[in-house]
Amino acid sequence: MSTREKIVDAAMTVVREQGVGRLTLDEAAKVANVSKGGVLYHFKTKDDLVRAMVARLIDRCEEVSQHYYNLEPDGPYRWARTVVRTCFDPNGPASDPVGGALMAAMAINPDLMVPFRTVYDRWIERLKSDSPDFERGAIIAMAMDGMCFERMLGLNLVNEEVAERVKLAALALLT
Amino acid sequence: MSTREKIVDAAMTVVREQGVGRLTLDEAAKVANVSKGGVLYHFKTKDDLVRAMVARLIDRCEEVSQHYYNLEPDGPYRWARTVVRTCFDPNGPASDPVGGALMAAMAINPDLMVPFRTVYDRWIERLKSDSPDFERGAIIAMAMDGMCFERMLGLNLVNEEVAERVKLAALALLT
Amino acid sequence: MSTREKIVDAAMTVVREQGVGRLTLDEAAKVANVSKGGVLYHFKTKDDLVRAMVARLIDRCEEVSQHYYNLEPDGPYRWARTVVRTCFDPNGPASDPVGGALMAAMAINPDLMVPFRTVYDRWIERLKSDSPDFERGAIIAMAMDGMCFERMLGLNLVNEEVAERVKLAALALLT
Amino acid sequence: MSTREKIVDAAMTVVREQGVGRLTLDEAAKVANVSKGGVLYHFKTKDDLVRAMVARLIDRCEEVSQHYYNLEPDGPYRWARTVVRTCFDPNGPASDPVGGALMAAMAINPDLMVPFRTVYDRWIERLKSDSPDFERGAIIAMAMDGMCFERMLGLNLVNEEVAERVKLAALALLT
DNA sequence: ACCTTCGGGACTGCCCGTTACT
DNA sequence: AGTAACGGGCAGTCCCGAAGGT
Repeated sequence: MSTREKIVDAAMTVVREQGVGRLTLDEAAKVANVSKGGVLYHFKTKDDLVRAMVARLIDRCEEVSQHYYNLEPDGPYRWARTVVRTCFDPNGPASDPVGGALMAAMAINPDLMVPFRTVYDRWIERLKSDSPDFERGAIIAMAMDGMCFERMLGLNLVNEEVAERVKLAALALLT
Repeated sequence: MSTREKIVDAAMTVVREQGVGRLTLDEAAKVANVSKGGVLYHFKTKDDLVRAMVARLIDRCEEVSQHYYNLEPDGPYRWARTVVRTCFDPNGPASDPVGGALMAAMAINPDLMVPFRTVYDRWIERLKSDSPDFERGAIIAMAMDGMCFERMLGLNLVNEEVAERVKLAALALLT
Repeated sequence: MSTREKIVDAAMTVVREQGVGRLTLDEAAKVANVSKGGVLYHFKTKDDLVRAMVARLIDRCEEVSQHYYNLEPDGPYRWARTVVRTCFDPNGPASDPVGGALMAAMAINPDLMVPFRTVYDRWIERLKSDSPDFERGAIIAMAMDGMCFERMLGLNLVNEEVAERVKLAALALLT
Repeated sequence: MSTREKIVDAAMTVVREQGVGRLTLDEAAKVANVSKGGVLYHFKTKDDLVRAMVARLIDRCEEVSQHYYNLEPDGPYRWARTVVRTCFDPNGPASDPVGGALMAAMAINPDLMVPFRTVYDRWIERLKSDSPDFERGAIIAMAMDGMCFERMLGLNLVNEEVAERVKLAALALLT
């Protein structure tokens, strides 16, 4: 794996295990087993590194949701149903605390949110494209987002057992 | 107003106008028109200050949601409907970017989330108490949370005009 | 007991239990169960407080050594012998870590050593007054001082069992 | 000379000329003609710097006492006599006020004493190895220590003229 | 006699990014 | 492509002492 990738991985790990506050160039370098100079060679600035992390997160989201979209039968609310499936995938990015950590990182420097906003708009467009009742689709999508955020913050509205029921209830609203 | 309150206010303002990254003791002191020594007298540490901010946010939430609960006619999903009303109140805490900023602050030091988790559990209990179909109530509540978080992050799933329609759609699901 | 005394006591305790670095007006106040304002009323400045601590230490030394001097039979090296007895008194000030802590405090602000230097000169005079061979007396006295300092620093040249033998050897040199 | 050494030198100078209380990272950096960032690169914390100073002091002691040991004729009390010679060397570490300052620094953070205790134990072993009467050797060694400490604290039991006589008296007790 | 509040200054430690070198 | 050393800035904390009340 390229050094560049190794560094992004390391940064992810740091955030996951120690929190955003501990994400420093030195720490990322140490975990990646590279000198700080090495990090600075690949990422001119810390923001650059965070940008790369955001980009990777986005890619991962696209990838997984594309996967579920393909599995999902065609018909109304296909994208909304995809969102539900994606959010409940235990291996998906929605379950990765890195997401929340990145949100925090971005909250610190709001500019880093820009690329995320772009893909977010794309998701909305998709929702609109196949939702007979957009408000209905939007509510479900927002509920999924809310669930993700809550997971990131350690808040658990639903435990594992009722999660399945919530998933079914959400899908039931999309038929 | 007491100096202590003035300082918390100032901290809120700083976060609102400059972002979490700019929340520093010096800055809060400057805005509150108090010396840093004064701040440190009231809050031994920065975490103390953030804790106070969280506490105030919680109080505000309780207050507003209590207000809407009283206005809401009795019947099924009364608490869920209250959540919807509260989230759409343009003057409520849900519309205050301070909320999102605090989320970020807490993401940095996860311990500060503890008091919030407590009240969150209480909200869940309330939801359970009057929701004939808990999954339904939970989905709506999570959707409201998701909307709040998105607002905090500058993501707007719905603009002002459709917001009203979403609100009605949400309430329609709670009858 | 007077508040003033309580404060000095508290300061002593703080130094004993937490080290010189932890001796602050606030801490002393807390331990003495008095507000800082109370402390500042009795001691205009922190140096004042330290001065009082030094004064008390000196008083204690004088008291104990006077006690042993009275017990000690008259004859050559009576004062030197008194020094030995005093240093080996397990309850004497020489065994109190406060002594070493004060040394450190004084090393920080050398001016606070002045009163101590005065009494130190008096002790030398006493030694001179009844030592047939002053060098002999001085060596023994310095050895006792060295032992005290070492105890303060946690260095133990001699453990308890040989301490007695050292004491006897020292006294044997003073006959 | 390496920057690292320059910094330790500077710290020594600061302590010697301004006292422990004035030893700050900034001051050491200034005297060493290095930025604070540079200092922090070599010494993660202030304790680290002090540790380095202690280590250097110990090295110096070993060096000088080894020197005198080689000059000292073989026979009983050879190590005790070495201690006496070392303590009276006007250029030796025993005459360097840095010693007292370091003691103070260590009194503030007792952990920094640990390496010193180790070498201290070694000195005791040496004393034991060639002292026909250990108590005698110990008393002389403690007297030398006491003299050093007193010099550090600005207490002068003996002025220059009698110092020589004390030295001879000490050596006379070691034959 | 004693307390609460606050001002102001100083120090530690952290962390980003530059430079010179390889 | 990668490193070690270093610069500079600043946030967080601590702590002394002043001011004015009770």
